[in-house]
Amino acid sequence: MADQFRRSNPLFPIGIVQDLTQLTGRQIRYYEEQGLISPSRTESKRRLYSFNDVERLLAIKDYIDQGFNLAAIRHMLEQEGEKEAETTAPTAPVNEAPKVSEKELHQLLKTQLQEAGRFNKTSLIQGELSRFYR
DNA sequence: TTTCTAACA
DNA sequence: TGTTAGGA
Repeated sequence: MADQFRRSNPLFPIGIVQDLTQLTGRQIRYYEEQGLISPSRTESKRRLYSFNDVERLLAIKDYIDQGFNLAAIRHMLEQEGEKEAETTAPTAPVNEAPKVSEKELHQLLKTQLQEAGRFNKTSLIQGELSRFYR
């Protein structure tokens, strides 16, 4: 339950997502227009993406490389979304949480997001990010 | 400085 | 998709 919350918690702005996914802001926004993703927004209308959103975008990028059009990809993604809301299917391999608490994760990301802005934007984050994917 | 929407070369 | 205008 805590894991799901962590992965769907809106944490990063589009700039970070661009680095994480290697997609342009234009593409990311366009995919949203086409209904492939639904990031949340801040009160000032800025998009905030979660780990799930990022993985989704990476999947989308993959499908596109394989030659699928956006409509087709949307349908495939819709199926994954069928088991909507908390319905973590009993067959779904729920990734077990790393050795960091919710609070630590948030703190870690917050710190990185800030420092990343002053150094090597990508390497830092991507390196740490690998700890959350297994 | 970063992100947003809308629109067009 | 890229890019830019114009604003928040």
